[in-house]
Amino acid sequence: MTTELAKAYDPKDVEPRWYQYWLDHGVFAASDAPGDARPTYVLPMPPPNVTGSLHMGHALFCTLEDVLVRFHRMDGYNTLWQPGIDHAGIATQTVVERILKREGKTRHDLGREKFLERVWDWKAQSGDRIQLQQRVLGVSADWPRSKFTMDADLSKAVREAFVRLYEEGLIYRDKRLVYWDCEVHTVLSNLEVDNEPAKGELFEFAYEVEGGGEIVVATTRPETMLGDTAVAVHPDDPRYTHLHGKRVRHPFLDRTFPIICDAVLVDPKFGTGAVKVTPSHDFNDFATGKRHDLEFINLLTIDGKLNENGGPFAGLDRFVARKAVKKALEEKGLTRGSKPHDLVLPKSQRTGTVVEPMMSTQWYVKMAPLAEPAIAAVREGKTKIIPEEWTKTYEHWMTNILDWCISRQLWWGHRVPAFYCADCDHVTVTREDAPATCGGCGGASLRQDEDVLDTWFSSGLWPFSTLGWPEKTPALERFYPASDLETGYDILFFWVARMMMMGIHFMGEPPFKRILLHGLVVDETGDKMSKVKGNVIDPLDLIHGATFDAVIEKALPGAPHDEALRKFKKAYPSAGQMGAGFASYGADAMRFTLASYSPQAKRIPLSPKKIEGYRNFCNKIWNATRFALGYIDGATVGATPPRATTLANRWILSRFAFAIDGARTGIADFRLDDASSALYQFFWGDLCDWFLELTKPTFNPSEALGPAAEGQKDETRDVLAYVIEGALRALHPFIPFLTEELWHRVPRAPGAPVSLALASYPTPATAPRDLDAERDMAAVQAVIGAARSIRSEHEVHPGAEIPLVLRTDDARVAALLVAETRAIRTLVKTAGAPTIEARGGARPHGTVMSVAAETEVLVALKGLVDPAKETARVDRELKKVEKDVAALEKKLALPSFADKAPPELVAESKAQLEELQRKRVALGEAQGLAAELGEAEKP
RNA sequence: GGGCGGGUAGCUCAGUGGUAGAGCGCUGGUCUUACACACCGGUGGUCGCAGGUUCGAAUCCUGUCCCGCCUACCA
Repeated sequence: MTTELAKAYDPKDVEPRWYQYWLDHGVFAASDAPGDARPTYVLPMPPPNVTGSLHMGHALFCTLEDVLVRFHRMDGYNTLWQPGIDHAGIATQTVVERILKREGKTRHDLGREKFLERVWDWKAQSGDRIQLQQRVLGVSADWPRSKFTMDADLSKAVREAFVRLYEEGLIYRDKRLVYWDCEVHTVLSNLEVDNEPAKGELFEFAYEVEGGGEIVVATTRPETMLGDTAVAVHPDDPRYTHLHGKRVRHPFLDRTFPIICDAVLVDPKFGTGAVKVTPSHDFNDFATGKRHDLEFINLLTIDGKLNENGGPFAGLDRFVARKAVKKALEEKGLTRGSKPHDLVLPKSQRTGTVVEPMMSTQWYVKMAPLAEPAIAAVREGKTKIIPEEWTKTYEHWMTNILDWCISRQLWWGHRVPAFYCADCDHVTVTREDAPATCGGCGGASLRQDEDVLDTWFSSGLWPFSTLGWPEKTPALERFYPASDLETGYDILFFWVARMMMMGIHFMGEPPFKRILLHGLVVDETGDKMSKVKGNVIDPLDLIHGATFDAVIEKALPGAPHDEALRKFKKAYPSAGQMGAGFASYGADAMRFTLASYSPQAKRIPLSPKKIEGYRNFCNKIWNATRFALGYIDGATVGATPPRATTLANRWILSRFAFAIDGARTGIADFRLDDASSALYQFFWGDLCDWFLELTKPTFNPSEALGPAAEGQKDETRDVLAYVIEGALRALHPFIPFLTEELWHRVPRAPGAPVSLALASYPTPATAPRDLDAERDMAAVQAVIGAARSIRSEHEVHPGAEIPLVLRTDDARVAALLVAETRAIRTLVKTAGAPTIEARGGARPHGTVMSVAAETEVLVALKGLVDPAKETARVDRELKKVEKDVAALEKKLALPSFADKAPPELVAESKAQLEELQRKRVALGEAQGLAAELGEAEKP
């Protein structure tokens, strides 16, 4: 590649180029070839819903996982990132039903078979959209292995799992109270129900007691009184002792029921102290009903209307019935008032509708026997949860786990493989599609269960069903268990815990070594992204760029422009400074941003400004490479560090070593924030701000260099080439597109692979740590900094050259400063070479002074100085030093410190104090100089 | 009601015993031939509050006040 690099980096020119290249070269493929002896790194990707399109949450997990995956691939692992799609039962069925509705049809008009055809059609059309979007992010998954949870092989796995669990007695059918979604007409597991606080009323009414009198009860759901089969009071409540054993009469229905005593249900201090009991529609009442052997009367139809047991109210919708019942009670003179009441409404996570507790026969998985080994696996460290704090939550949930209701009254999903016999009550559970005969009586009229399984049942098998289970495939052999599982903490129970249980049960060992959990992407102010709030950002808009007009059109469709814009900017204050919209920041910048958030944060407040900042970092990488390319042509880049003798060269290799260590440690600990920041600081802070500047006087000397310096030039060229190439490799997992682009332009080691994605990740052997060089360089930097500070404080024009005198009594420092004369001269911009001498000489008028690294830094400013400013500057420095001196003196004065603190620390503190004291003396002199300036000003 | 997490610079966040850090913002100066998506300076925090342990605490312990999240059957 010889084309010139543009002055500014534009991701649009670079990013689209590389994905196809990677696919063409099979870069992402894992290998299950028997001869492949590399260690494996396996990461099952959380399968996005088939209904989904890419959102910020996907962008986050794709980034984090891609970093892990690309790192391990480069680090020599046979890496499998297993992608796929989840069939998402309720969500998908709802989407397709909505399409049908527009055609004026329901799924029942079509029938089950035709409806399923429609779903498959829809899936074929838009089911892989999200996978195409993932490519924009650079996701390096092994696409040819992609699986869909409804694929034939995965369906086979589901059936196998069901049958085995059934045969082991771990799956059973039972009639009990469940959460019912009246909109989709299906049962939900307790995990799929969200409890939302709401304002309601506590409505009181009276039951007439047989034999005279009344008893007043309170309820938030008056319509359920139609299913009441008892009134409960506390056995010790004196107010009701006289009613024990009596019965009450139902005002609308021709039945009576008992007044019972129950200390569990009734809190005498709440309400009237008397509780109506509706065993079929309330979880507490259900238990009470079981305790007292009460009658169970189901009131509701599957779509939330009152059934025939509702008497005069039969046929009414539950909410209509509520009003009607209240009115009817009113008419009978039985209402006894109402008051506002805070309650908690159970709502369907999917449809948002209030779910109803209802009696129903469903399939369940017995959880306790499965949970126990899953708890043990974490407790024994076979599987580690990171961040560790989630371990407690996991244990707590797993030890209190309820049996899992797995049947759903949907059409889209894996059908329950159970068959009912017309001739006997045997249930045939089988791997066959259509068994011919009943396993009980041998009869031939069998009818399959209508229900399908909870989507999470199939996702629970994901780590092994995707590899071919129940067949013993080479892939299963090689890639189970996985190394890591990375996902949001919000599905720890839905998915992760279930994979743990299923994996251990069917495969005999936990499905992964580590569970890595990340937080939720929220808006810049910390609010959850939601369509209602209008604060949703499409990651693709940040990657490709978008005007705010386009952005809010998506965030709050149909809303008035100004209102939507106001809401959006409120959610993203930093966007207020960004003009008319987002620039095309590129996938690399977004990835780096997402990787820079600490994984233990539960919330990840997305800041557009931060993405802009990392776009700037990409530009920095681009331009640093552009600069380097001007000098490193023809440099030799080897597998081992080049010869480095100059301070700058030794130093940058050492800083590189430090950065690599930071990156590797961060990635290993799932602290991608630490890893990315180590690389960022190295590249920008060390490489660009110092090293590149230091190469300039070598590459472009202001005066002719001797032969020795010419040698340095070659050395510096090789070091620069080596560090740039290595840095691109180190950054690649985070910034894959840009680094790949640039890597093809810089000199590489002989035998380099076709893609940077296949190059080796820098190792500790890549560069030597050189603490002497770091110490010396820090001294030089401090001296340069002090001189620059003086320049800047006195508003010396950046182009002007200043005379610089450096005074030190430390022979080693003096030698160092002499050796680094050219660096100091260039970076401070001095007039001629700086003078380096011993302390104590005279100081000409107009000289200002600072102290750094045991060195007096003197600048003669020839009357350019503002005495007041100089006094202020010195005072400021002096104040700082005095504060530090005071703190140290105080500490050292304590006898207990010298006695009990580690001796190294005491010695170190003493040395520090001495240095600071010397500095204080020097600054005192500087103060004198500043004062002289003031006098000199006066005529 | 229970559990968990958090309160550190104007903002968003790192920092698990040894004299407080980053990015952004703010501010002064520069278009210095890699980069103004930049460079060189500067400002800015009694680490929620109160006790305790320790030679030493943002960091450990106790209490307390706020803020989140999860969980729960007060009718």
